Amino acid sequence: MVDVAREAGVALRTVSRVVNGDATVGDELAARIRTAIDRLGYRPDVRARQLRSGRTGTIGAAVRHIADAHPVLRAVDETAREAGLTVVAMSTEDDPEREREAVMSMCGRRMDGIVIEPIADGHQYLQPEIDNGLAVVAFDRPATGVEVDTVLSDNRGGIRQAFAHLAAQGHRRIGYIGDDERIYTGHERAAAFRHCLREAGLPVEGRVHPGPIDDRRIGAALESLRRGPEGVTALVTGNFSTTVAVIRALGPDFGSLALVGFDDFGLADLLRPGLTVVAQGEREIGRTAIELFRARLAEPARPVRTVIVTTSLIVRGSGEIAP
Amino acid sequence: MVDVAREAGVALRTVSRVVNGDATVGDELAARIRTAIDRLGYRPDVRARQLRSGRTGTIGAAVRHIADAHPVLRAVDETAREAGLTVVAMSTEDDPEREREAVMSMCGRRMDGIVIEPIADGHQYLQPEIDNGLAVVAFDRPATGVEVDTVLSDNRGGIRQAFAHLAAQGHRRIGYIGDDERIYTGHERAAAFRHCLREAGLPVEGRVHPGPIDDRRIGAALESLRRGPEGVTALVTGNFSTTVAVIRALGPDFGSLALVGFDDFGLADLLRPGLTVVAQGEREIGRTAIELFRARLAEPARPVRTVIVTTSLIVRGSGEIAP
DNA sequence: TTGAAAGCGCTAACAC
DNA sequence: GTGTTAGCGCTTTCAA
Repeated sequence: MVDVAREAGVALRTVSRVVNGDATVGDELAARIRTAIDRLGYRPDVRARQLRSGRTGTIGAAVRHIADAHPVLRAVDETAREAGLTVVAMSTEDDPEREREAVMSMCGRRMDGIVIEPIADGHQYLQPEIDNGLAVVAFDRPATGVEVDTVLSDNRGGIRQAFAHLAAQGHRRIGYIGDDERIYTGHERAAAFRHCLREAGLPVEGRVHPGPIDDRRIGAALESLRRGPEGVTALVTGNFSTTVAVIRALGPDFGSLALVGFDDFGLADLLRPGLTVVAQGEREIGRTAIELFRARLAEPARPVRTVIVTTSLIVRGSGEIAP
Repeated sequence: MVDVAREAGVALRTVSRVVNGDATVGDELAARIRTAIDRLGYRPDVRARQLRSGRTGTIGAAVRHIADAHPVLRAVDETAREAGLTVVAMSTEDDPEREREAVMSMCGRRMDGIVIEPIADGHQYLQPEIDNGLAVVAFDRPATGVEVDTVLSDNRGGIRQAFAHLAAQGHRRIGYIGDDERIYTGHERAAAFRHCLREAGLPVEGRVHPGPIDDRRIGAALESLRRGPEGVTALVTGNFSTTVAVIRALGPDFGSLALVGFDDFGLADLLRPGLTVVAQGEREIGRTAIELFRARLAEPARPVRTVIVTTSLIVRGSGEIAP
């Protein structure tokens, strides 16, 4: 920048004005400065600018995998962009330590705030940063140990939709396989399913199989659900990975029992039969996250809010197989 | 940092030493400083540090969509991480303007370099940055108008594999539907397919359908390929999106002609029949990109290299249907 | 082993 | 309209 100023024969501040589009610079000077900028290949240093001016206009997104399909992240990115914010994403790989690293790295870059898909069990470490003015929005799962704005899916409602859909077709022996109950969504969904069974006056025993996402574990759960004369005629799977593992385990039997999966995905309609799913409102979740974020930035002291986004049932065939 | 120094009753430089793990600080002082850091919730400002010290240890990745599944990005992230580099990803949305914005933003952050999946037609704008010491590695498609290290798939070899596989089973009427030829990979693959036809002494006319990824366009191409007594018995699709569009257009006819798709994907084995594909070596591409990157950083003047990564055929059923 | 001063590239605040 | 000065938070250089 000094070089540009010298080249154009003006003061530093004037170059700064031109770079920032300040109108109060004479046309002739401005042109001369722009020429100098081009000739020298000058590029303003964002870091120095931020250092001096305070705000960064940047929001960090700490998500499971930046390299996986992530509709919420997509909506976050788009919405933030429309609001003139830059989104920088980092992976947590579902590892509490990496989550912390990512968040700390974002704090070190003095981002205006972060949007986080929490993993770790205690997020107390966020408290000092929040006190320091960091805006934090959690989505998909709540953060623990701190109070932050949160966007969640209606997990219980979604399970209810799936169950009611199958029950309405006359299924009475319905099973559930899903994620580990130590994970928030895994717990919510398994608990909601148990609740549905009880409410319908059906036995719970042996019908609900939460646990780690592992082909062997899921194969065994499926086996146990289908075995014997009381074997299930319908199945609800608790998330995308479980759904895929179950379809794989079913092999040619896919289509012989009714199946509704939690989470929609791009190729669900190409399966035979097409997969009936409970879809989360991912775009809405992302949009809401950015809304809460901006509201917090505008008014740091406002009370913390939690928004629940509804799910919807998408009928494609696999859930409409008779008992 | 000033506050920490005051709190601990030492000079600024001493705090800096502790923060950076410099051993030349007395144990007692170091402990006192660490206490002060914790009490004040002090977090070093990465930007200020970089501003003063030069190197950033950060690499920018400009890819199509950060929110889509992207195996190359995943490999880039992992490999860079192992090398102690931080990866920050931004979306280009396949839009030349956004590509430029992303790259400029990365330059403004003074990243050590960028890994880019080029879209724009002219990348001349990168030249001044490269002259300035920016390390650039292109992957998937070559950059135009500048000489940079590049990692590409063996597009022609991949098409050859698909064609040979189908021909070996006795198919003689084989068609191709793929991406627009204005896109590098679209051109390479369509050209390679034409070459295969000619080499086998088969007619080219009407058998090769490159064009935009659009359900109507692809449906029409498929229709025209299958029509009449000379309708094709086998098909090669030029990339993931085309493959999906073709399977959708085929509907219940999927499985009635042989199909080999370019690009593997997670659920290819769940289709009926399973989808036979030409898989790109995406992990290898990502790893190689970071290798080239580090080599360039270490020796800025080294000659530019282009690495071609081979593809492999994965047999799952759809490509093994008799003529 | 520790400290003081200078300065990375930029903008805010105030002169002129 | 334009220039001057100070300082963002840190590390580097050099002196003690």
